[in-house]
Amino acid sequence: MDTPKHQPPALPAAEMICFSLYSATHAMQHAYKPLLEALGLTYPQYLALVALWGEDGQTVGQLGAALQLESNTLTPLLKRMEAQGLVVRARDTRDERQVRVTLSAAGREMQARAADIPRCILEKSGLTLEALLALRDQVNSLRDQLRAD
Amino acid sequence: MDTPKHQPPALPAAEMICFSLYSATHAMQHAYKPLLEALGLTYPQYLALVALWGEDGQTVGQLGAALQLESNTLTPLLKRMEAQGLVVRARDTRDERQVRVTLSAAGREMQARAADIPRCILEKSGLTLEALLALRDQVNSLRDQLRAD
DNA sequence: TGCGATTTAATCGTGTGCGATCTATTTAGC
DNA sequence: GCTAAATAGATCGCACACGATTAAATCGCA
Repeated sequence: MDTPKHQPPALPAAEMICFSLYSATHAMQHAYKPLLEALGLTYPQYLALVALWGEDGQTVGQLGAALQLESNTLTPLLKRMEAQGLVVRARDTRDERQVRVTLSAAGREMQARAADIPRCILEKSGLTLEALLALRDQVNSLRDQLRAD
Repeated sequence: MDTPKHQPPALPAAEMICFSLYSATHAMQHAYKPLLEALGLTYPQYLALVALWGEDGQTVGQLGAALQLESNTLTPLLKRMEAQGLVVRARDTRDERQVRVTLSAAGREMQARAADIPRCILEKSGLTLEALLALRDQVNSLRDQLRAD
């Protein structure tokens, strides 16, 4: 299992950064999987919870801005989380176009149960917190540049 | 401070690197989208073609090792590419368990039509080739460490 | 005040990713 | 040789992502 037996052919230079991000994202999700499975969460659901722990009662649009996802992805995701009893979705009484997503008691309690995950991932990364934050800044900068278009 | 109308709340430090990769991957796919649409390709299909341009006639398993995907993802993806006339799938005569994926004439011609894409993406990234390669190495290193588990 | 433009979610269809399982083929041990 | 184990793809079910469209609510301006 630690013997690749096949050497993947080199990709053209400019493709490799895209493939690096692509495969690193998958590896990251793989690292989170066992930790999240114990909590019955998927990776995007966990990210949504992290956002809500930071600020509860966000609208679908605000969550979309935070997670960079559209309503066509968020609506079914949030419905599944509501079915699990993690959040409550309710139309804003002031502006009925908006749907506010609020943590339930179970959703708030999940924060304590997930408290060790960041440290776990930091350990698995084999990097210091400083190195990880520096890498994060570079990746964010690339992302923002790509978005600017 | 050109703050947009909503400031996404800060995520805990160790989560931010995972979210950085997650959103940068999406931004990267978004940057490729218009270029690939003109060729009638999706992003994973393009990655599969890049791998095959590097080495034609790989087995499904070899492609999976190169792209870090399992057969449950690759089989339908390759079937769609075969339906589009980009590749041919055929059982290996020596070992009928294996399926070899071979570029068609259209698949080979696509390489010339896609030749400008890497330069295009490099430009959109706003980085020098050297900076991009350095970032790639850091991301690859993190990915490999996470895989080591 | 009235009504078209805008904003916000929801819906629909297609294409990944992946865990779990299944089938066909090959290899290994006796 | 013959069967158990291993290997390689394929299949199934579920959960994202996202382009395109739709429906409801609000806003803006004559």
